[in-house]
Amino acid sequence: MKKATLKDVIKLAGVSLRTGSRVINHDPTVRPATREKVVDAMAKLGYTPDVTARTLRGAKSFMIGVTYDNLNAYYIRDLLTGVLKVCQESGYGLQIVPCDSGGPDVIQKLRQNIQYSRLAGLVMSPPLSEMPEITDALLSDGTKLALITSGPAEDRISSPTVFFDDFGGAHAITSYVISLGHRKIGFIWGDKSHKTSHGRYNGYAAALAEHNIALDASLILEGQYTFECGFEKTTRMLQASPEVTAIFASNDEMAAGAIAAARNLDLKVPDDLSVAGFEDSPFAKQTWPHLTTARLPTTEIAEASAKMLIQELRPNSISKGKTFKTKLIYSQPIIRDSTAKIASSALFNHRGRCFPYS
Amino acid sequence: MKKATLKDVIKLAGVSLRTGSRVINHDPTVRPATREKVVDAMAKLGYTPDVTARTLRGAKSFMIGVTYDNLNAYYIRDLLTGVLKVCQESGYGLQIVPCDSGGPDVIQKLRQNIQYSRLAGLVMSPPLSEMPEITDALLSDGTKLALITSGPAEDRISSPTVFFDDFGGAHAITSYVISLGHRKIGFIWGDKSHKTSHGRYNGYAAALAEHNIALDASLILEGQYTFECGFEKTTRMLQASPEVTAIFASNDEMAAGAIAAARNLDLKVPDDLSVAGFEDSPFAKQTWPHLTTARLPTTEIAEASAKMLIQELRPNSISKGKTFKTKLIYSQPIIRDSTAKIASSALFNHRGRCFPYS
DNA sequence: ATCTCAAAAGATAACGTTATCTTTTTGGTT
DNA sequence: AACCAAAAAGATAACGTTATCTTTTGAGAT
Repeated sequence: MKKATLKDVIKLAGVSLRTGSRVINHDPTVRPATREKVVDAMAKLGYTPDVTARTLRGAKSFMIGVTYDNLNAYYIRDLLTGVLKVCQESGYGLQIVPCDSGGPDVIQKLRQNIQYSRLAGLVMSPPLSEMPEITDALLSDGTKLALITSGPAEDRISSPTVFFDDFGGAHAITSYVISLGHRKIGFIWGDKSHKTSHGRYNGYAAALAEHNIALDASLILEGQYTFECGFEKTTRMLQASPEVTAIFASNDEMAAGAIAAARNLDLKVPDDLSVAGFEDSPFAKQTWPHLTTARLPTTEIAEASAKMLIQELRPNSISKGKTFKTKLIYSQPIIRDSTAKIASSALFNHRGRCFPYS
Repeated sequence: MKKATLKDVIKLAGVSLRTGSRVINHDPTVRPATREKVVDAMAKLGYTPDVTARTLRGAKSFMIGVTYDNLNAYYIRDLLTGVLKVCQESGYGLQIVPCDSGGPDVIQKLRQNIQYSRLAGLVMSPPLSEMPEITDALLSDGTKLALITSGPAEDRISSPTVFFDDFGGAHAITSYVISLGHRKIGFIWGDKSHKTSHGRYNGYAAALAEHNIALDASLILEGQYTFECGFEKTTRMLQASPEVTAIFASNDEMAAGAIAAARNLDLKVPDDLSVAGFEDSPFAKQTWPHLTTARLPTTEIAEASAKMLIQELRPNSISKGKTFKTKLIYSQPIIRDSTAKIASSALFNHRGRCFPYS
């Protein structure tokens, strides 16, 4: 059985091709009686409009893309889940646009992929969304973008954007750790090339400043968003600066590494060392004890972003005004068991490297 | 600047539309001199063929889909990475086809999505690839499939398939644990509705049988492929059957949970309890100690599968013979530090629940 | 030179929709 | 009943390719 086309439908319904098209596109100028005839015929024939033909002839396209260049598996999963959900609801297809943000010809390749598949728009997540040379190039081609990026909002908004609140989350978590009595709080940076990392660091630094705790360069280490890095940097910090009583790692995966490192040095979490992470990814519940962290609702962020993109694609969206929607998604602190009140002993004497054995 | 079309190219090159098309499609009947003229013109105009038009008119399509219905983030990431790589190499687009294998109208929804986007084919992973009612329905629509599924190969092969060797991997790991002197080896099932889980169980059971170790129902618990489940079932098993000296969990995530559970009961891994996982996912290196496991190269499997699919899509592929390619991907044991020789004490007296405190 | 036939290239319709423009219908006024 | 504007529906071309069929070209044989 060959696939039914609109021609088959209109023949059965006894209307013109144009009217059939109007029904597909929910044109309000079709009278209810006429619409019903067409809808019935469609149902009878099991008709599904052909997106290829619609795209070729029409000005619109029915497919959007997502790019990511991020190895965090949970992030990818949640990003896709959120975008996919919105796509399903609104009848768009979702294509994955491969991208290696560091590779040669990134822009050229992205362009080609978009043009080739006639993507209507693209949801871009960090770090791609934070590279103006890339976003500007795509925008100048007429590609609509929805960006996901670390806040706060900037002056120049080129596209609808979802900001997430690294600063606020890090500030809240750090403040909480301070409220537990900790003063020597280590910080492990994520990738410095990600904007995200700076927001988290700034939140940490701001909270310390508000409590008149001086920044201590020896308690601040650079790193990457990986378990191994969390493990390694924590080990180094505990050895070099045994006075630390708490560590704030830039994401949960690193925090999991930090817990493993502490245990490896026979320190108990949270009794001897409090550890906090960021993201509330599944990692947070796969450590023992579970992580105190700041929740970053990736799926929700992805959904909001995809919704904005599809909104922007509507022909009646007024993109003349050049003011784009933005949304700020807050990061909520989640208190679990990896943080605790500072041990009274730590208030008076510094724990030495061999403390647990003494 | 408007996008260049084939018409612009042929005007510049001074050839006919049809010849331009021949060049795009690598038709060998074009003379080198002619081809060069066209290729030059394409380069000069920055021409990219329009996949929408090619698909609409042509018999072929240039987009394939992947479905997954699996919450394992690492699996999704690696699956997409592998498929995407092959797509890039062969000029195909990759669309994500949402699917809820348990939901109502799965088949109907899949069909619609495929038809709507004119997907040339679909890479299906478990558990979808193991549901004949779904694969048969899609095949009967003429959709080409490439399946990824747990081996061994079955009699009825409906599509090109990549089998992965759950049985062999589980057998190898169990044999290794036995070789370390363990006899009381617990097994925690993954989702019984996944074929995968049965392969792993059978490998475990076969290895025990070969060494004349009787199956002990109290050491075999049903479960799910999650950290929480691994934690919970291990806790239960250690409490109910303190004589176990090793646990084989059906995947790494569960094994990570098992290690956490052991630690929670103050048992040392691997001294007091050996733990093995399956998959060699990043989890395996995020536990302390790192996991002994059986490697399942998901990216490689995905690549092989996507290659088969694209091969199958070639018009000259002889699908008349109805014999489809299959490939078996072996699972290699990876020995790390979560397993060790059985403690000599365990050989003579059973460890009691309170052993570590005694 | 001429012929022949395969190889190379061209002309044109078609894929299934939507955009543009035109015509018909509807229903409210005189 | 005639008129008119607005609403509804229709006719036809077009989107950018590939498929089918036809024509031209050219290399080797006569």
